Amino acid sequence: MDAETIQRSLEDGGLRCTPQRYAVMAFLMEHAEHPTAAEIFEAVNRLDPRSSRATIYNNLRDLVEAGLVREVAVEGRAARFDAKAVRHHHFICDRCGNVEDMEWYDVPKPDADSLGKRVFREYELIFRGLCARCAPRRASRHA
Amino acid sequence: MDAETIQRSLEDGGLRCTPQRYAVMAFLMEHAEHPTAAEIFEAVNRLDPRSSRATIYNNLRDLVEAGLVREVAVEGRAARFDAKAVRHHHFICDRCGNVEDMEWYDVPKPDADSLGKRVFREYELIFRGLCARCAPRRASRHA
DNA sequence: TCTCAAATTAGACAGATTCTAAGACTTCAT
DNA sequence: ATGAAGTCTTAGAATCTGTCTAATTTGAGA
Repeated sequence: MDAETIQRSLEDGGLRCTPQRYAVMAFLMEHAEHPTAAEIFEAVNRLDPRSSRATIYNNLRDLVEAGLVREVAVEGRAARFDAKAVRHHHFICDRCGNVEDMEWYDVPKPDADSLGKRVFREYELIFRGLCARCAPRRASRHA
Repeated sequence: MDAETIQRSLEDGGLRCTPQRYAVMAFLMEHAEHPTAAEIFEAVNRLDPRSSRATIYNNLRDLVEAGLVREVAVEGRAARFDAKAVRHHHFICDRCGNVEDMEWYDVPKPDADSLGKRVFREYELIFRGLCARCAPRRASRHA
């Protein structure tokens, strides 16, 4: 991933390109496996230890607000983050909580009637089940 | 909501009908506004204070496992719970985090190809935007 | 009634995230 | 350059959500 692209996308989002912010964005663009804040903190500081935990969280919040990063809440687990540019759905594993990307396809949006006074921004489709790693041992669930 | 219905649904789910469990289930069936665990704890004990916090969490976990209650994770906020029997989608407010029900409609499921070795269990559609209460003041965001 | 598993409890604990207060860095007008 | 103002970062404390522990109570069935 080319540095200028990252810098430009930050600036397009109205964010200054600081080394710490750059590191978070670059890491997310290079790692599609939906890391948690803790994983990002560890990985970013392993390369060059100069981001505090608060800064990771601050920058993730800024990136989400700027629309450059998506946050995925998972029941009972830490949030996961995702900078993939192309639109996609998500598959969440019931057992391990991992989040995987699924190919995008449009579905009908709710009509104005059912929205009422709400302002619609976007939708996403979440699939649940067992990921490829967990599926084979699902029998052990009933052990 | 009739007491026998609640009792029966608990027993159908393989759960003993204790006063504490009953109280959680009854509260959820009577309150469709997707309360958090903390809200349930407070409300249930306001009526009749005999449930500890751990019991609320234990019972919510049991009810979710029995399929009687749905848990909705919301980014950066406490999980919300929902005992509505009829299938529905959710609308989550970007600003206040409230969860509202949206009428159900089927959408195409992912095909076997894109699932690969994953085991599909269910899907849900999540709409995001601003709820009726937050929509009018969205301008203040840029203040 | 007796027994045993299931359920409950208070409070300690843990993990995730936010807050605070201080300092460092940028920007920009002088 | 210089200084003011705002933005960013920091370490650690604090908060919030949720889980665990160990002891006790409850309840269904023998």
